[in-house]
Amino acid sequence: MPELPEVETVKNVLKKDLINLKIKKVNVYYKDMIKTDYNEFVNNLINEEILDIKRYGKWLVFETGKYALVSHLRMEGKYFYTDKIEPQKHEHIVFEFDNGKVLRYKDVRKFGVMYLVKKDKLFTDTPLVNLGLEPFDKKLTSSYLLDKLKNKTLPIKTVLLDQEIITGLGNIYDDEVLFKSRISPFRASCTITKDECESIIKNAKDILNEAIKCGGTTIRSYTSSLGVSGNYQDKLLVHTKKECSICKSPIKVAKIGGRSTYYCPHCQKVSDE
DNA sequence: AGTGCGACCCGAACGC
DNA sequence: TGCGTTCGGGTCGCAC
Repeated sequence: MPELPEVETVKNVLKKDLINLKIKKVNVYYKDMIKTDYNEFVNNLINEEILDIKRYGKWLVFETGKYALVSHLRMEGKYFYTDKIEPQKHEHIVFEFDNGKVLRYKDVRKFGVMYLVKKDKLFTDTPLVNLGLEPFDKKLTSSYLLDKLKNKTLPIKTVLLDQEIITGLGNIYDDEVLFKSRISPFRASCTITKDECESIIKNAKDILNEAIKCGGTTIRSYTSSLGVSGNYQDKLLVHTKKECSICKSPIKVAKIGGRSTYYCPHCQKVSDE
């Protein structure tokens, strides 16, 4: 499943291949994936050149002269840049270029979405409108985070998943960040202290940096699947684990906000004792 | 405004 | 063994 570090990697790899390519045809095999006007999506990109590719949170944005193509891979979305071939199973969108090659979007669960908007509408007419701060943004300070948390009764686990506050943390990294910060995922957000905000931010950066390193090692060549999982699974300390690596207590699993949440009840107490 | 939750998907994992 | 059920993952949109 592509997390922020993998989306970053996918973006960098796609940039090497796609910049300055002109789109000649857009084939859509699963219409519901397109969240803006379908006919515009299929027609407006023809003869547009890809000028840049950017990442905002977990979103990919392909910029052409006039348009911004916004793509979210959700859990299983992958891009393949290859010679033109028949679309394979689970491939829902294929972009054909003037060099005879194609960009194929594959998504087994059909959870991914795409939007096509005029470039100046990117931050007004797409889900990017309310995106919060990047984890590495200098503006992400303990004061900023504390201010966002102070009026919320939702569990800290849930609020860290809210992309309008920090963009890029998913369910897995959320658990890891709280474990390293020794904060219970059940804690009401308004009880989190400024020092704990500091800890959350530091650990989020550390964990994402490490994951970017791991994600970077998995890309073998541009012909292979882009966005394959890195080897960050090997580095997980709490998510999917059975035993706490620090105190050896059994790791517990709970549903918080509908999400599977792994935590150590000993290292991540709800309150001091 | 903040909160809660179903909808969107389907292969894998699970239960019987 | 085979069949039916549950689960998960991120985000949106709607109801309260």
